[in-house]
Amino acid sequence: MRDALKQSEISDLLLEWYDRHARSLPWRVSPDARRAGIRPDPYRVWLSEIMLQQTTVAAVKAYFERFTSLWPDVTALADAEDDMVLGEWAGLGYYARARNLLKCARVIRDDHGGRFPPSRPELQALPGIGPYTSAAIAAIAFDRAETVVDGNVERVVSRLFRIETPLPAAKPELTARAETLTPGSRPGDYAQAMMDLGATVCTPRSPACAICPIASFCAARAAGDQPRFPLKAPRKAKPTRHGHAYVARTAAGEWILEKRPEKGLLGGMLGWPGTDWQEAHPQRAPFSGAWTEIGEVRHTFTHFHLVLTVHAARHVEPTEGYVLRGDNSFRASDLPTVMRKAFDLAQHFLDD
DNA sequence: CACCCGTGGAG
DNA sequence: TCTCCAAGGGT
Repeated sequence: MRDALKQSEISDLLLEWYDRHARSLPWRVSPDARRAGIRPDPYRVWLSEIMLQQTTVAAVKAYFERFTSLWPDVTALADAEDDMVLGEWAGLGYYARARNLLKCARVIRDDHGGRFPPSRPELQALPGIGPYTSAAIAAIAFDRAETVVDGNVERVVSRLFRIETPLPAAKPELTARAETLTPGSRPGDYAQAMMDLGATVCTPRSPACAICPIASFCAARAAGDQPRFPLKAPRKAKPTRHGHAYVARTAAGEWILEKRPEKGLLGGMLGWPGTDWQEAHPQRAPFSGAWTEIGEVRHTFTHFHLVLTVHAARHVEPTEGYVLRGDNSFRASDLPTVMRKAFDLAQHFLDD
């Protein structure tokens, strides 16, 4: 009885705080509008949630505006060409998200009549939608009483209950604790309130406990060691890999690119021909040309550092299997960032 | 469960 | 320069 009272008190305080401090975001319906009966478009909720996976709000905004402008609804996106969507996703990272985005849109179009299902199990059966995203869409778009557990919620809950177990082992416990807090009313706003609190108040380094609406309930705050949470397992060191990339144009002025394999790093994206990226790095051009070594590009991926030696040449005739693009169809913005860096370096040389 | 999968900003 | 990490999911 005491616990139930405490839980509803916490969710009430969070909702009151959210009513006053909710961030205004392109995919969000304000708490005022939400209580007036307006629900966000499930398509926009879904798209934003996919983009926001391990990605900052600041980075997502422009991509979200661009995508919703090009493809206003899920059917339009489902009908789009793969290369177009991947090109627009370029620079945002985690490219499997873009491939799964298209798969999901087409399942919605073909098997669900163009509408997102409202239940969490049905949502989680869709490509690219896991435990977090299914709960987020169900709660935010359909006001289902589902509990979202993202990095923000993990941090807030681990501090609130002062959970000593390190992540990722603590995930089940954190989820169970979070579920006890989810209210039956306004679960969508509550989910967003938890995440806003984690993003703006209960931050990783210097949490602003002085302005936190639930500080009086926080066990870590009481103990004075709140920045210590959540505990995390030590991470592995990143090795450095090396490779060579070859940036060239044909005599007709077309850029010589290749489409990377669908699976794996930068899967399905355009890139410059080159060697594998491993510890050993033999310099071997994919086709003959008057290559000039331009310099190095450094780039860090999720689990390794890359040093890429960039070569350039003009008037090259490639062998079969490459993607040729003239200046009217080539956009550096279609390239993943490491490939765009190589282009920036080589362009300076090739323009001379 | 462990590993793979990007990027850019903050401190 | 370097570490951390941001609305995780797939395998």
